[in-house]
Amino acid sequence: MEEDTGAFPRKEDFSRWYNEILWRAEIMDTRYPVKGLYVWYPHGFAVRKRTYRILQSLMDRDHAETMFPLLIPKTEFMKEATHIKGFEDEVYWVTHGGRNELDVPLALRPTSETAIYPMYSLWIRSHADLPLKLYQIVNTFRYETKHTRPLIRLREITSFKEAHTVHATREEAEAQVEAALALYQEFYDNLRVPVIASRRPDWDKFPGADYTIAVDTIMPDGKTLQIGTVHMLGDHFSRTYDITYEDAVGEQQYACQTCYGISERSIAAIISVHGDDAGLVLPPEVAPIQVVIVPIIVGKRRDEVLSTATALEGELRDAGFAVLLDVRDMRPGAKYYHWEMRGVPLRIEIGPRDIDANTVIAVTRDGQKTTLDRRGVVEGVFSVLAGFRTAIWKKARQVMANRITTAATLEETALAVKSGVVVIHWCGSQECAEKIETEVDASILGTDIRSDLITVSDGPCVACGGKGTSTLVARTY
RNA sequence: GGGGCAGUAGGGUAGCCUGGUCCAUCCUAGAGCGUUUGGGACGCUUUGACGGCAGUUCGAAUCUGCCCUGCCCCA
Repeated sequence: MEEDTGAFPRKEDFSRWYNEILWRAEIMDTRYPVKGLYVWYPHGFAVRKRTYRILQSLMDRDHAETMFPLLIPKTEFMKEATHIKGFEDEVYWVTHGGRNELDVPLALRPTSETAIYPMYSLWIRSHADLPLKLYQIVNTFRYETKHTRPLIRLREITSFKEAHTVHATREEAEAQVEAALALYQEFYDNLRVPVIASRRPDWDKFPGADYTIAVDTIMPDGKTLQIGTVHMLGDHFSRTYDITYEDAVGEQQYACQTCYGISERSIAAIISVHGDDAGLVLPPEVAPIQVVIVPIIVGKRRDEVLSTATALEGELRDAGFAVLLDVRDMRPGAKYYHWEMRGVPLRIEIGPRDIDANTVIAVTRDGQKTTLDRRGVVEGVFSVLAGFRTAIWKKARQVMANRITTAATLEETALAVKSGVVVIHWCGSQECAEKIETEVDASILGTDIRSDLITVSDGPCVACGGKGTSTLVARTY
């Protein structure tokens, strides 16, 4: 399980770096013998746990958590025509119970609309039942035929947080879409992962939605990763699944719905955005170990160093930090490399020289070295970690800003899209979109861009010269 | 969707073309003992693999077929 030495690919070689870091930093084991399914190592799962705890605490403000079944009867699944079209090629079917063929095949949920909405139909009777805002964190299954990738393109999504809301009016549902976007923005702010939100073009929206707004981040190879989606469902599903309520004057009305989701791609984003040539870099909020103490044991002062280090460990633990005292019989340098690979935000070194001076050495994962006074060590650690949070946030935003460019012609776009996201003007027609996508070898991400790194404007469409508006173009995962 | 390449101890490789000389070898890792410890320590002992199934053959890591898994290129 440990493979610390030997050549570690540079982050510029992103594909190899990504695969290697999952293994070396003990995030996921990709050797499970089924394509597209992977195993969380305990360390990776601990990162997931902390990340999702943040997500849950945001959701819990005004959503209730719930849990629906994994299996969906074919009869329910097939009700909404557009929705089925979007998913029919990637659904796993359970067709047998033991040796008997089932009368009604059961779908492994690719997403849960068709599991949840028949129940919503039973639950919602009156306007007093609305709004209804539920979410669940579950695994979902998609029979992916394209190249699968751990955390990014999976056949089993292990950590799908999906929210499903029901409202009396369209205005309320639209407000919920905005609230969901704000929630996702806050979530990624917490993870220090910069994102750009945009409205997906019609052909790329969620099957069965009126419109989809997605948040993307930019990966180290310049491709974008969609790490959150918010869908306005209108009344498509409420008409199909008969989700109606009695309004204030006694009339039956179809409800208006939204749904929105985040998956373990959020973990892929943390890893990819912050990681470096030495391995993982974790924001303190999600780091399973926030502080590692490495005792510098020198011959005859061994016991003295260990007892001081143990006292320090207790002090920091009492202050609420996730601390580990590394007493393994290894050279200190080997321990540094070990914990750097695993992304521990802060390392504290303590040896005879520090004991004599009544100090400790604190080194953040980005290499900032500070000498802390032994007596004020808790305050010192708080302050150093706060500085580290700010530093990785600034760095991540700078990296993203450097990968966003604007272009006025197809030629410029084709060139710029190789290194990141390009902001162009597009008239909105599908014909021009196809021309753009073919000629620049990238996809239209969306319009109605929301990002403090991008200024939107109107201008001539890069394809036809007609009236256009700011649009994102990028190579995507 | 189409095409190509690959799979050898926990990880990385050689061997394959030309079947036997290979209980394979090296780096790394795991276990044990001892000496060490301010940026990847050293010595000794030891553990451990030819992706799966079928076939060809006296004999298969090596040849053939299918399957599984991974990687790359094209649409």
